[in-house]
This record gives sequence, C-alpha cells and structure tokens, in this order.
Amino acid sequence: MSQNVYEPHNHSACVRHAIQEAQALCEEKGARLTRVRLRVLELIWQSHKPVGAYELLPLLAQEGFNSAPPTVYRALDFLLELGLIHRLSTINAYVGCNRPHGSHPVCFFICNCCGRAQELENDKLRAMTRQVEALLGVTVEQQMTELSGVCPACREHTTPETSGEHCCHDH
Amino acid sequence: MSQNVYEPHNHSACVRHAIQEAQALCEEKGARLTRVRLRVLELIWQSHKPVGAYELLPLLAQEGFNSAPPTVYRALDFLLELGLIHRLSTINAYVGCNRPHGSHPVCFFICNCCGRAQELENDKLRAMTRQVEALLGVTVEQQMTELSGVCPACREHTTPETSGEHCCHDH
DNA sequence: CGCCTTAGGTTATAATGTTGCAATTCTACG
DNA sequence: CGTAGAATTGCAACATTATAACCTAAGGCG
Ligand SMILES: [Zn+2]
Ligand SMILES: [Zn+2]
Ligand SMILES: [Zn+2]
Ligand SMILES: [Zn+2]
Repeated sequence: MSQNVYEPHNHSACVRHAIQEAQALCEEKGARLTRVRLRVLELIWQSHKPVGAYELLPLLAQEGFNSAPPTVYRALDFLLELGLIHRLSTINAYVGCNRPHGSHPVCFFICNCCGRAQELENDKLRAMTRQVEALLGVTVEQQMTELSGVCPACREHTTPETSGEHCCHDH
Repeated sequence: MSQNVYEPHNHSACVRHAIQEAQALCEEKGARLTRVRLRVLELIWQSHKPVGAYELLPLLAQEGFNSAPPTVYRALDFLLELGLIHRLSTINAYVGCNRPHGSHPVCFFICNCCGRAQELENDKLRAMTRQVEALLGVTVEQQMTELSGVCPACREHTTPETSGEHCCHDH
C-alpha cells in the first residue's frame, strides 16, 4: 500500500489492503488461507519490520495456536509460495509483499537502525538482469536484492550524542 | 581472474591470482594472513562453487588444523572483513571475491544446477542504488544482489531425459 | 626479557530450519 | 448422506548454521 514506509502513514490501511489481496489471491488460485496461515500473515503485517520465524512462535502460542517450528515454517512456506511474503535472507526474516501478483524480482531497502524494510519496484533491476543474461548467457529464474543503510527517519533522530544507539519505531 | 566461470579456463591461474592479491592486500593493511586463514582462503578458491562453513571443517581437520566451528568462522570473518571473500546469504555459503579492493556492491549469479557462482560488476546496479537513494531519501551502506538460474554449461548438458537431475562440475 | 595485543583452542549453546509419521480435517464424488 | 483421497496439522526428534565465554598461545616491540 504505502510507497514509503519510513513516512508516517495509515498503517491499518496497509494491513487491510494486504489481507484483502491475500484473500483474493487465494480465492483465485484455489488455495486455502487457513486460520494459522491468515494469522501468520497478519502478524507479519503488524509492522514493516521483517519478523523472524521464531518470533512468531510465542505470538501464536499466546493465541492458542499450536506453536512448534514446523507450524510456523509451513505457514511461511505457503505464503512464500503464493508470493504473499518475501524472505530477506541477509537477516533471516520475513516481510509482507507489496504487490503479491506472481513471482517477481525482489528488491528491498532495510534500515539498519529501525529495521523497517521497504520493497522497491525498480526498472534498473530489470535492465541489470537482462545485462547479466546477455553477458554470461545464463537464464535468470530468481533474483533478490537487499540494500541496507539508514532511513530518513533514523538519520533525523540520530543526533551526534545518540549516534551509535538504535531508535525504536513500531512500524 | 576469469570473467566467466562457466567457460573452461585455467583455474590454477584463478587461485594463484587470488592468493597473490590476498597477500598484497594483507601486506598493505598490516593484516596477518595466518596459516589457517590462508588455507581457508585456498580451500574456498578450490572451485567457483561457494562452500559452506561446515564443509571446511573436515577439510581443515584432515590437514591437522584445529577444526571447531569458531576456528572456521573466525577465519571467514577475517576474510570477509578484508573483502577477500563474500557470503552468499541465500545459500549460506562463502566464495572468493574477484577484485578484493575495499567494500563494494556485491552481485552474483548462482547456477542452481552446478552451483558455481559468478561475481558481476554491473553499472545498472549503481544506477539502481542511486535511484533508490533518491526515491526514499535513504543512505545505502551495503548491498547484495543474488541472481539464480541456469548457466550455459548446465543448460547444454540438461537433455530432456536428464532434466531434473543435476550435473556435476568441479569448478 | 616483560608487557601488550592479537590469534587460536575448547566447550557449550543459540538461532534457524527440516524430516518423518500419525492424526485430523477438508473436498469431491457417487 | 457417506466414504475415499488429498491436504493440513500435531508432534517429536533432528539437522544446519552461527555465536558466546573463557582461557592459552603466539607475535610485536621497547
Ligand atoms: Zn504501513
Ligand atoms: Zn530507520
Ligand atoms: Zn577459475
Ligand atoms: Zn551450472
């Protein structure tokens, strides 16, 4: 929904939109968005900060769901398969997808300070892929780009005396 | 050394070049390329297929080196720090760096069939970074792109009857 | 040598992700 | 409806990857 998660925005709308998209996509593909799967997706969307698989365990347990690793990983696999979430391998965490419509090149910026991640649609990325294919004669099937650094919000909050510390945002 | 690891090439030259570069870099930076560190680097360079940390353990043990996880990870950390190797986070494996001269944007293509990885210098990548910085107002500090698919050698070797199997190359 | 810094040895443990199998629930079809 | 087959979940154990803590050994230098 939001094009820049580092700016204040109506996050409820992000969540609502994501869930609606998910339900529509599952309907369309005949996939079953069961209670656990839906709840995991909701939990992931609670913020734009990617969440680790093992962080989800206690959250699910708290709500009476079964909470063993396979439960979470199966839900994550399902959501990944449908493209509803992405896995950020540099930080071993999972985050909701902006436009869950089929497999697409993935590009994220991750703030090292607040942890929030912004998905990016980038035409330079496609150009790069084509260039690599032409150069090496390969066929690209998957691609993942992870940028990291400091977001505008964190740069602003990081005054000289607080530098080195981490600021904490909820989403 | 090689600009395309999927083509036949003089791999000894790759290794020799990498080790020389490493020694020069350590000299220049006053870093100590100890026996374990050098051997780990050599082992990583034995092929263009990224190697897992735990694969190195028995290889080191076999040569009389201490082989507990910390030994290997400390060597890897040292080599990563100097930029002599890269970590491919999508496959949790380590591979030698082409041009070990300071921190630089990392871009690899990884063949899903033979596992060999080719590092790429790509101007589209820099353009993308600038575009992202301008778009979000962020500051990019690190970046990693991992493409995967099928290399020319594997596409050629994968006839209809062998499709689905993996071909094995040494480097 | 004697002091300091860096590197390595050792043990244990944390963090992340998988396998295998039985039990349950859902779906489709007659 | 009722039942067979498929998909999903529960559960226990295990595999893989990485780190912490604490101490000893080795190298650099006055
Ligand atoms: Zn939001
Ligand atoms: Zn931030
Ligand atoms: Zn080579
Ligand atoms: Zn290949």
